Amino acid sequence: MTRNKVNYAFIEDDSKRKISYNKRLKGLLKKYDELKTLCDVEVATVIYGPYRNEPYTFPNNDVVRSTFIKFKEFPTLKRSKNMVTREEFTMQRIKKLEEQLQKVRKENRVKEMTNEML
Amino acid sequence: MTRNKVNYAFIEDDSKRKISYNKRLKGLLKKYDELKTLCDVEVATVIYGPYRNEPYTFPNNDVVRSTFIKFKEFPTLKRSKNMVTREEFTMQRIKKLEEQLQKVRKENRVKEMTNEML
DNA sequence: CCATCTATCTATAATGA
DNA sequence: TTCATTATAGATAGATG
Repeated sequence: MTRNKVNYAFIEDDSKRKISYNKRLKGLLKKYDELKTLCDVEVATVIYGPYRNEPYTFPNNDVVRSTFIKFKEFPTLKRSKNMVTREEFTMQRIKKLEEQLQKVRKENRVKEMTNEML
Repeated sequence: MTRNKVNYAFIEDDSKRKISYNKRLKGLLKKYDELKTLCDVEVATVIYGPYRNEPYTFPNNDVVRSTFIKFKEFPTLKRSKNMVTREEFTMQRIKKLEEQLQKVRKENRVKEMTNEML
C-alpha cells in the first residue's frame, strides 16, 4: 500500500511475497496490541504462514490455548450461524468499499487523461 | 492515529472507546483478508470484545475450530517456548521503535519551541 | 446510534546500503 | 538477505449530518 497501488491478489514473486508477509505480520501484531490496549479486548490468533511448520501465535501460546478452550465450551450452533453471517457481512462491506474506491480512481484517471488530451 | 496523536492507553470514555473498537476491528479484519490474499496464509482469530458475550471469529467459526484442532495436535512444549519468545521479541521491538519515535517527536517539539523563542 | 468526510497519522512497497 | 530510508497509499480520530 504505498509508492505503488497494491493489487490485491496473490504475490507471485517469492521474495517480494516474503518481504510483504513479514512486514504485514508485524503490522498486524501491532494493530492487535493496540486494540488490546486501547479497548481492553481479549484476543487469540493463530497464523499458519508459508515459512514455518509451526503456527505463529498471538499474544502467546497459553492465551491461545485457554481462549480456544473457552471458545469450544460455548453452546454453539445458532450462535455459530450468526457469527458467520456477521463476518460475511463485514467482508462484503469491505469488498464493496474497495470496489467503489477502485471505480472512483478509475474515473479520476479517465478524467485526467481526457484533460491532458484537451 | 490521526487528527490527534493517539495515546496508547485504555480509552476511558465509553462512547469513544466503542467507536474506536468498531473502526479498528474492521481495519484488523481487512488487514487479515489482505494478508490471506496476498500471501496465502491460514489465519484463525477469536476476539472477545466488550460488547457481546460471544466471541468474534475470523474468518469464520469452522475455520477457527479446525485450526485450533490442528494447533492442539502439535507436539508442543519446546516449540511453545520459541513462539512466546519470538512474540515477545517482536513486541519489544515495536515498543522500542515507538519509544524512539516519541523521543524524536519530543526533540522536534523542543526545537520548534526554541526556534519560536529566538 | 450509524454513515460520511477529511485532516492527519500510520503502514508499507520500493529503493538503497 | 536483512536493515534503514523514503514516498505514497491506507487507516482512523474527530467532526458533521
